[in-house]
Amino acid sequence: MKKNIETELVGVKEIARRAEVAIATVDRVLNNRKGVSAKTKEKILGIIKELDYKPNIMARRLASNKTLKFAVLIPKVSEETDYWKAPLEGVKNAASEIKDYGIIVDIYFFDQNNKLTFSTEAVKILEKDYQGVILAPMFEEESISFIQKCYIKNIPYVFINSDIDEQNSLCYIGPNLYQSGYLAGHLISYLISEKQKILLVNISKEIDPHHHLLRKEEGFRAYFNVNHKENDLIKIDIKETDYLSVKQKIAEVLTQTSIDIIFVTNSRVSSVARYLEETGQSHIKLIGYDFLEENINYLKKNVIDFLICQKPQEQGYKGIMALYNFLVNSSAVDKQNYMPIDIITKENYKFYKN
Amino acid sequence: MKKNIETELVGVKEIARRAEVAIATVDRVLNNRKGVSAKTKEKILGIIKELDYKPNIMARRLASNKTLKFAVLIPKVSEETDYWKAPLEGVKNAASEIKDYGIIVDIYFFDQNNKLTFSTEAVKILEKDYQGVILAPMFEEESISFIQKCYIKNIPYVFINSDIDEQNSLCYIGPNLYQSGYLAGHLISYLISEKQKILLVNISKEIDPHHHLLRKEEGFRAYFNVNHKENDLIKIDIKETDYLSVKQKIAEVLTQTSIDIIFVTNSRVSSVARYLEETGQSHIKLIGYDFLEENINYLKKNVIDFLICQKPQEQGYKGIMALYNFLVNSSAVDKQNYMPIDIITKENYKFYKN
DNA sequence: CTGAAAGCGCTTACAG
DNA sequence: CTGAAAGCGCTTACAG
Repeated sequence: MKKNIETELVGVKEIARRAEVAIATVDRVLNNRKGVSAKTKEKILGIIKELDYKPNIMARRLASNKTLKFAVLIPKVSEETDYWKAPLEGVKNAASEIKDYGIIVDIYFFDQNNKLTFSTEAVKILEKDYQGVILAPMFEEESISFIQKCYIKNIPYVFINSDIDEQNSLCYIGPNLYQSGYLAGHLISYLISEKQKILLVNISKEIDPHHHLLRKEEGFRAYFNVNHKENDLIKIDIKETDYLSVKQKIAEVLTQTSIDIIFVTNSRVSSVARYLEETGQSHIKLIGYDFLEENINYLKKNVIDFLICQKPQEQGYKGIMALYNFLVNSSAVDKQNYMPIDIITKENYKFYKN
Repeated sequence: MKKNIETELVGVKEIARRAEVAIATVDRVLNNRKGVSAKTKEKILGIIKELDYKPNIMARRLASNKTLKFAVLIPKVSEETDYWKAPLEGVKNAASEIKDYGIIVDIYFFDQNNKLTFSTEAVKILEKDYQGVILAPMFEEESISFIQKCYIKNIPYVFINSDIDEQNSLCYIGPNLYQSGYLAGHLISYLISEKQKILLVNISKEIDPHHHLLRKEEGFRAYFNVNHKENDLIKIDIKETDYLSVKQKIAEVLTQTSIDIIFVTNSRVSSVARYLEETGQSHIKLIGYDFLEENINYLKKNVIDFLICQKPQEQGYKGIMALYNFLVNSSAVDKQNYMPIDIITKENYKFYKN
């Protein structure tokens, strides 16, 4: 029971003393609650400003003793790619960091090959009582339907990994997909000469007209338009994501046309790499996405030339933290938080932090 | 005065009740203080384990009400380069993040062109009462003298930006300098052909035999040895760091020998870039270090081809956090924390986070 | 070796 | 609209 000797230290007590009111009244002003006369409020506000008082966060949290619950809705790690391991990791790290501050994080998984599972999980979330939601809004229609319900219930939501504009989300944390595609275009322009042919490949079961992969494609195409590059560009969508289907589709194109470079718009580049390696065509240049073990292996073997990575773990981490800062610290949150566009090669992958 | 309804929630009170002792005794066991009989201690430990009790960090900090002071000793931003702005920024960010937890961070600056200033500041730090120190041990002899005194006083110290082995530091946070030079070697091998000539340049007033720049040089040379590259390598140390001196020294070499690529081992690459630009020799390839405005400008203009960056801001941030985690959370700290080796080009600098 | 009680700086019912 | 007091989950002297 050491007493606070530094009496000049400012707290609610000191403010109350100076304002000649009770501590509770100071607290009301501090937390912007009503039930304080304008006059008293003004007086207290003045003293707060004068003393440059900053509340003690720990004391506040300890006393308020309340618990916030966040729900996370992201794809489960699929058979074709374990990309989503990383955001999940980030979410877990953030969760354990703020656990002591009374935040509980529940994670819900959907199957990115099945829109229905998204909606099913969304319903589960709505049934419970969450104060905040983080989601990967992979399916536009289903996502909008979900977040509109959140909006009505006044629950803030954060988009990660891909964005939907104009949907009143608290913020977006993830790549600038268009720019990411644009950069891929630029990289590729280094690797090929004027007349060489490019094959662009989207591999995803669900590719509706709003699918986020298409934004990378737009950026990619834009690069060639803006810079007046005349390379032939062939594009295919592969909606069956198992290896055999990918193999078959790619083989089809490659037998018909001579392709010099392939750009795969997501982490499933390893399927294409596998095909190229198996058929001894690894002279065809290959660019794709994401720091996954399989991809790195093909990078090491020179089958994949570049991988573009966008800090998936950080996306999960920052998603939770954005909600936390907004809800608990009521601090301002950046509406857009774009990840860096990292270029991974055989040379620097060892030091990369995903 | 809401009461805790979830009585199953575990706290010291509950542990004390079960162990039939006072809360103070539980606290003694929890904090490993003496004055508890072996028998009681064992009993309490058993209950703690059984209940999987985790102390509430906020309550602990609030109650203990103590303040820790950290000292940071880093170079001041110099005229030749503002590299050190970034670590400073990181230190400040970390400091403001943990200010509420009773951590005070004082920053001391030395002149990296003057060893004496290092020692002077070190003395100032030792005179005060710090619980932890973060330093850039740029001058080996002076640094060792300083940290030995810290060691005696039982003050933990963290090295950032460059390391000194076997000095009982709490940890090192910064680049793997050798690997960083090695990577530069690899990059350069892409840019030149067999017989072309390389100029390696160290620009620093103080280059004693232990200077950290020399480790980059070692790594760089190692790349060429290991890979049996036979390129000629000329090396110069420039100890006068103003532009005119750099210009003169470089000019001297370039008039005598035909050089194809220049590798500058630190952020002062912009001086060389300026010279190359002014003399219309920007066809000579140039590689250097650090994401500084001046460097980026030369990158944009194709005078600099690559910049290697190693998250200087993060170094400062993590330095503080390492001390904090060790001292406050008594959590384990990684002995070595190597930064990624980022390759910055004209194409991706816009999205880089320093 | 052990315990009762005050205190850290806030918030929360409750009474007026 | 305002205040007195208990409480959040710990730690800290102090008394025994």
